Amino acid sequence: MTIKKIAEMTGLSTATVSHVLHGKRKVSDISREKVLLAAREIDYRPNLAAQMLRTQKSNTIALVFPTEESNRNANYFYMDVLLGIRKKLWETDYFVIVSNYGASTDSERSLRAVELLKKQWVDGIILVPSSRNPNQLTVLREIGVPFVLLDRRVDGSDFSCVDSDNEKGAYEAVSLLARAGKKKIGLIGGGIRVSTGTSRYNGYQRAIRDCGFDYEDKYVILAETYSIESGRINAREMLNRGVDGMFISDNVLTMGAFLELNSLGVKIPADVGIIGYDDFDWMNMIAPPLTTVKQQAYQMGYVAAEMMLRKLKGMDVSEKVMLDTSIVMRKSHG
Amino acid sequence: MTIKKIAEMTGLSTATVSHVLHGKRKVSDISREKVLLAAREIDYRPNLAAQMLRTQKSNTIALVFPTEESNRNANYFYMDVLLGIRKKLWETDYFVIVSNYGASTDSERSLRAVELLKKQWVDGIILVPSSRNPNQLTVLREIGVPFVLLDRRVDGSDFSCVDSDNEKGAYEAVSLLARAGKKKIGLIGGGIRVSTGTSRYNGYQRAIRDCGFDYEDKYVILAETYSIESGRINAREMLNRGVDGMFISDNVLTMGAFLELNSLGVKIPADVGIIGYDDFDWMNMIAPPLTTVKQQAYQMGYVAAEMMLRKLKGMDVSEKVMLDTSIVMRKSHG
DNA sequence: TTGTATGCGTTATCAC
DNA sequence: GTGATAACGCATACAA
Repeated sequence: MTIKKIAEMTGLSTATVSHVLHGKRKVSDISREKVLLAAREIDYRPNLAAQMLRTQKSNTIALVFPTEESNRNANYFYMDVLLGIRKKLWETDYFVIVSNYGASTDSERSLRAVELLKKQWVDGIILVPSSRNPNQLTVLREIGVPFVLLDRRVDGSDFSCVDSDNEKGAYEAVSLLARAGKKKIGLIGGGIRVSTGTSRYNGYQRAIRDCGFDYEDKYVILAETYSIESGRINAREMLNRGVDGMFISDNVLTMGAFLELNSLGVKIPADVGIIGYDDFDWMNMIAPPLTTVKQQAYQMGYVAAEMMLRKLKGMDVSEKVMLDTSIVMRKSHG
Repeated sequence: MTIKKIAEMTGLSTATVSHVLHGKRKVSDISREKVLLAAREIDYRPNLAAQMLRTQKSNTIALVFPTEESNRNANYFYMDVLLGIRKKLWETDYFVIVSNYGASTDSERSLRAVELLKKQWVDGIILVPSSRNPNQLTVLREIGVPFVLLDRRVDGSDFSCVDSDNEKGAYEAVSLLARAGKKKIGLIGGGIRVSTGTSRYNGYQRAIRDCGFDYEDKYVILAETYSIESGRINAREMLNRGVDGMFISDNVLTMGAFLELNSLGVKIPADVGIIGYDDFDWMNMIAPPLTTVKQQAYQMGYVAAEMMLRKLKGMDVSEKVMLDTSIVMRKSHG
């Protein structure tokens, strides 16, 4: 089972065997043959622990992301991300270990999750940070492994990062609502403690102005909690403030809003046009089918894995990749 | 950073230090104090690689599951499972690594995914097997690590296993359709190469008889592929065969069927009652809201992790746990 | 082109 | 109660 065993079988040294298997030095064809044969015969598999101990690499990267009890849908987003990572890693001999932390904006918990990985254990961490707050950076840097930030940016960070063009997504959503004839377009957004919230908010504002409207605070609600109930409450409030269009930049809030509008008898999109965020198959099935801003979750994972692999190869570059968003044109906007 | 360093600092031997940290032999209070203090001071973290090499355990378990391009929804199911596993593991110092394989019923791929884990690396594997075929068992047994089968059973297997009471789920769904007055209830089911397909099929048959109907082959379609398109085709066919109720035991097929029925102008549930499988929030939003059989995905992961941990503690028992299913009563059944 | 020998950080077996 | 020290399996610097 070990390299030593192969050395015995072939009469060669462990050094030669090792070099045939992974090393870089020249080995005669005859020796190589012998080693390979023996290896096959005993179904040799390198002992990862020994390799790790020797090389100080684990061939493992971690994905750390937030989860929220009240929002299963958000978790599903990360499944697409995870599969994108796996897709890329499939070409390599890297593994991915998964860790999650509670409440999506609780930085203490996110750091605790990362702490656990600190046992000089993973080679790199793909992290969905809990906030834009740059304080966490110093802690992360201390960990000593490469980081790639995913989905959310951190202010003034020089960490590599992949995210979506949320600003554009929001901009296009609002513009589309305007083009559909909506005049009073509200935003039900996520908290601005995370960059996605801020970007979408910015996109909203820019679009409002570019469409010739005046920006008004009263048409903006930035939600504290992400749940169906919160979506319902905010939608009702928004309605009271007189909107005829809503861009809801979070999919669980969208569900709540949709439910509320329906139970209030508000016609979508005739009375109020709505555009949500993220793309799920079920959105085709509701009446009316939901127009949304789509992010490339799978691709995001894939790219993050690529960046990480590059870092692990020793390229110490800080890359920022922003993936495109697009509108999935269905029927709810007008 | 190492135990040796602590030994130097305290003037004790590495043996004593090690025993303070993890061992079981008696150490004087004074020594213990010293070691603990020093450990804190240098922020000591055990080197997992070294521990692994020495103890032959990695403190890591793997989740291996199938993914299908055409069915993102099915993947989301495994996210719930994964979070259940994580929940349990959070109490321990185990990690979970994730691996997926293509086409859900391709056993060659599933074995290849497992192969990769074989590098005497993970302590245990939670596997969603690709089929009921017991042939794979011999291969799995050779791997030499504990297995827990999840969601799907393998014929004649003595591996531990957690799954859902699919038979009951199907039985109740069909019974509910009958109680709602449906007389010709069809089944659009998954392939019977996996145990879930078989169980749901069995539940369907039993319910049909118990409700006083004659079982007829023409009311049963067992799908080969899982996709929206396949769901559409099968629903249309089922309609041609004259059913007034459908139990569709897979959620992507349900989506297809729902879409098809809608575009054909068939009224749900008046013309045809339908009941689907699995529970997603979006099902509340469609018109009519979809009645389904709900599985406890999260719980399934949690229990699987518990069983695995028990095995890893040395309890060599084979457990079969079947989690309850329940009907989520909404509006589509009648 | 090949072999020898060392050490990665632990745990565990001795001996004291 | 405690301390040497030998593995665990591998990669590699140093010799030859």
